[in-house]
Order: sequence, then structure tokens, then C-alpha cells
Amino acid sequence: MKIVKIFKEKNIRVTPQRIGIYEVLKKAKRHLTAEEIYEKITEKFPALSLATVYSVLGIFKEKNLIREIRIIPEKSYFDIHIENHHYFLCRMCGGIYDINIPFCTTLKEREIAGCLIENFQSYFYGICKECRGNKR
Amino acid sequence: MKIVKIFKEKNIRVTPQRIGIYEVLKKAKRHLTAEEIYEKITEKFPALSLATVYSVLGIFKEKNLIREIRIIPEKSYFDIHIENHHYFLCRMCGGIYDINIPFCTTLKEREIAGCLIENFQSYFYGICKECRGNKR
DNA sequence: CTCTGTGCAAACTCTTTGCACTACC
DNA sequence: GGTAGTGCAAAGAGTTTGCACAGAG
Repeated sequence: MKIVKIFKEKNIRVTPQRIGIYEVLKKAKRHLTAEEIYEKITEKFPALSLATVYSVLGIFKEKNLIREIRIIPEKSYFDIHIENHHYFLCRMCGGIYDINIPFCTTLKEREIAGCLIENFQSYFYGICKECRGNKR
Repeated sequence: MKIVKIFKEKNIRVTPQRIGIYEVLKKAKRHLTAEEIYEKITEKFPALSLATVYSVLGIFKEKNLIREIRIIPEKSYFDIHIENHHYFLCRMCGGIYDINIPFCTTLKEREIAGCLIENFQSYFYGICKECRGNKR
């Protein structure tokens, strides 16, 4: 679907900057921090400020276009894939990977101990495939 | 078990300040931020500084005495219970509750997509029992 | 034309660091 | 007594805010 259409459906005002930020996220092979998005987007829009990046990311998040990932306490990463999945942080290389735990998806919209679960997020910590290979 | 003994077993140097911080966490009915711990501890040790609180929490975390909870991006909460359990954030009252998902515990120390899972943490978001009651 | 978005700088919060002094072991 | 902990102030990172100008609808 075209980005403009996505924005309009979600009632997000269309500006070149916003489209640019969305494209950066879409093209990224891994999850990016606000700073990394800022660095990429300024290649195309040198005037765009980091404050605007944060502002736009805030709107995207609010409108459920992206997800904020806080797998490390220091900073947030942003993920354009909002379908249910989880994240893995490798303690060797620091890489963040998507991870799918099929049976966990059943938890959403369920009730646990009287609490209504509207959403949930799991963070996994360990050693990734590549780093395990290199160790041997 | 006595706190001094716990510290010695974990090779944590015993100081009154550290015992005090540990006691604050132990007595707390809910999870606390570093700031909240600082406020409580200064009742007993008025000279203790926030930097020391952070430093001590860092040591406790490293030695697996406590867990850092990052259920909201803005700040960390600390939990003295390190057994496997997860957290729930109520979007109405802002409260953070412990939550147990028995079958999820089987995930620890398993392998997923070639990644070795050493640890994991799930954060649940929704509406708590009390807030659901009040809405009716 | 109006209302919202953007750019900039400054502020703010949480957390960490460096250094001198203190006190455990 | 030596090493590690504490207190303080200042710095640092990430993020947010306020305001003037620009651009979307």
C-alpha cells in the first residue's frame, strides 16, 4: 500500500518529512534508534531536526504504525512491523532480532488474574546463532 | 536468610547503606524507582546520595540480587524477586503488578531459531482488576 | 486562510562519572 | 593499611518542550 494512503487512513497529515521517515524505517534491515533514523533521513532532508524525528515517531507510535522497543534501558529502537512478535538481544554482538513464539500469541486479549491483557511484549536475552557459531 | 549472609555469598561488600537499600526493596509493597528508593533510604541515612543508590542497584543487579524492570521507556523500576515472573502495567492507574504465566517458564534456556535464550522478560499492558471494577 | 508541522535551541529527566574522603575487611 | 564504598557535583545521553516560521489541506 502506498504510504500516503496509509497516512490518510490513520489520519496522519502527509508531509515529505514524514514519508521520508516512514521510508527509512521501511527500508531498514534492522531496528533503528531515533538517532539512526535522524542520520539516515538527513541524507535526504538535511534540514530535518532530531526533535521532528522524535515528534513524528511519537505520532506513528500513537497511531499504531510503529512499535517502540525498549530491550535495553538506555534507548529505544523502532520497528515498523506491528504484527505480534518479540525481540531478542544478543549479549555478544548487541544485535536485536525479531523472534516468533507462536503459542504466546494466544495470550493477547486474554484475562490473567483479573487483568485484561490488551498488549504484551517479550524481550529475550542470550546469544545469537552467529555468535554461537563464532565461539566454536 | 540474613541480609549480611546473602551479601557475603554473592561477594558483595557489606555496608550499612547497602543493607538499608536492600531492606527498602524488601519491605516495599510495589516496585520502586531509584528515586523512590533514594527518598526512603534517606529517612534512615540522610547523607546517602542518589549516585550511591544507582551504584548499589547496579551491583545488586549484576550479582543477580535484583531485577531491573523497564516496562515504561522513561525509567527503571527495581524488583527484589528474581524468580521467573513477568510484569503488568495498568494504563489507567499506572500500577505495575507481578504476573505469572506458568507455561512461559519453559522457554528459559531453550533454543529458538538458533538463538540460545538465557533469560527473558515479558511486559503486559492493559487494565488491572481494580480499574476494571471501577469502570463499571 | 487556517491550523498543524517543522527547525532550533534550550530544558528536562534519568543515569553515570570523577574525585576526594571514609570505612570495611 | 589497603582496597573498595560513599558523597558530591558535574557531565552525559536520550528525549521533550516552546516558540517562530513554513507548508499542508
